[in-house]
Amino acid sequence: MSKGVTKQSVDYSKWYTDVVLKAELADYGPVKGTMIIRPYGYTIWEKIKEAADNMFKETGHVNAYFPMFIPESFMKKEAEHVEGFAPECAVVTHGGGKKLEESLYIRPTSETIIWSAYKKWINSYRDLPILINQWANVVRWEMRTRLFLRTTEFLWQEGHTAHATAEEAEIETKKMVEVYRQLAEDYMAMPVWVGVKTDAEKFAGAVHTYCIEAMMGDKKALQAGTSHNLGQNFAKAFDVTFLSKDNKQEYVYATSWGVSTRLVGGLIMCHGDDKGLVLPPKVAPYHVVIIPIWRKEEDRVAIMEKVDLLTKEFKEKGIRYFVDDNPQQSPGWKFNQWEMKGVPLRMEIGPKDVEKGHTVIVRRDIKSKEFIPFKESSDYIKNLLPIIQDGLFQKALKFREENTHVVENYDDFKTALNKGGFIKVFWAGSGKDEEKIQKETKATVRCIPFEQNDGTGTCFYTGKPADKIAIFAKSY
RNA sequence: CGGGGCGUAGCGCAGUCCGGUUAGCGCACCUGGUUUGGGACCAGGGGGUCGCAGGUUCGAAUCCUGCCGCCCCGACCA
Repeated sequence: MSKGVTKQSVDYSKWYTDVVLKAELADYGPVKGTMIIRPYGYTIWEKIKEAADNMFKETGHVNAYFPMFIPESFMKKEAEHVEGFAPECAVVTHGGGKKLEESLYIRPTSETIIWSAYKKWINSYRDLPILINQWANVVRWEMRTRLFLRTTEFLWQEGHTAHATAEEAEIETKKMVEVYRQLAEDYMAMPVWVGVKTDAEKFAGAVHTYCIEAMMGDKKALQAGTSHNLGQNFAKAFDVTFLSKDNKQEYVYATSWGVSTRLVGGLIMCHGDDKGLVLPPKVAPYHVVIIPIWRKEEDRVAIMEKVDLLTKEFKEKGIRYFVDDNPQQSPGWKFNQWEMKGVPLRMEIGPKDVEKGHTVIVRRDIKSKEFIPFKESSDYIKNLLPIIQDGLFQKALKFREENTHVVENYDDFKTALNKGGFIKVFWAGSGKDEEKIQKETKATVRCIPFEQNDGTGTCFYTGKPADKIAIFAKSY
């Protein structure tokens, strides 16, 4: 097996796969398109999940769990829904050794089953709002899969809320896309554009789709999370009504929002480099890996004594650590291995360090090496983690800005697109214009950002007056 | 579903074009010893239905036919 990962510049896609496999984030499952999430990768997902879950709860949501089997009749109730999902569904036809009377769909998403429950639970405006989130696995028989980015089965959360008014649903939709922004930027150090999808790109059946869009290391865009204002469309489809204060039957207003294990893929491609993964401290399984180095047994004893003192402090200070004292591997091997796994900090302690009363602390992000007195080491690390976290965010932001091109006409647009990256333009085109642009250039409108500070101008494509800027890019 | 690539030890590969002793190599693994500050070394060792099925042949990893699987690139999607 080759030692490192393929260089990004040689083959970005190979680099990505190498990182996932060699950093032991995931492995291929036995069924095409499936993925085994290994402990190291799963821990990253758990960190992301934990942060998201806390924010959901802070914003008034509760978790619940709905079954993964959906009766075929449910799927057929809502024509548009079936059309969208039926072809990519896995269907269970047998159970207990017998053919089932009714086939069971494995959920590709849970709208049908959740809204069938909501129909039972909602009678009056007093039953609203319902603010439920579910952490679950879903299955979509995708044609083309990629580890974390698009797998046949994946883990996600899906929020499904029900409201009495359109205003309330809109507030909820915006609130949740803001939660996603925070998750991406504050925890994953991944800068995102927050905005609204064009009609061409929005979720089928949604009134609006809000999203967060991030730039990956190859300058392509990744849709990292979506929040849909479903208006009354879903309530009408599933016939969910409530009696309002003034005694009128009204359809419920709905929202749904989700992020998935795709975020782990985004994390890899946002920060990774030619040595492998680079993890922001907040989502890293370990903040620091301690590598003791010794020649003689007496050195080992003295070193491990120091290590024990340090790890005790780490525990008290909430620093996540791993002591790699495996005698089978050389320090050099471990250095490379942990760099590939993206641990933010490495601490070396050898005989020379014990003698001099310091530790060696090496940063993964900027490759700096510092000698820090023992007594200051844990505080030093504690203080350094937020600096690394912020540094990664700033670096990613700078990368995005450097690769965002502002253009005023279609020729410049095409030229800029060849360089890769995001393209910021005034936009007043139609869905058809968008389609034409996509056919010709493979670029799509990633979003119309909420943040609009550029006044008015002329649409780069149609030449019409425009009061909105849009972000175009090629995307995953 | 279209295009490309690949299936040989746990992993990565060579051998296949042009059939011929016992199917090799690197890493990993096991034993013993020396080692450990940027992917250690020496010695010994274990591990193979060559993707599956059929055919051609005295003889098939190698040639022929069929099938299966996986990866990558496109159209669809989180």
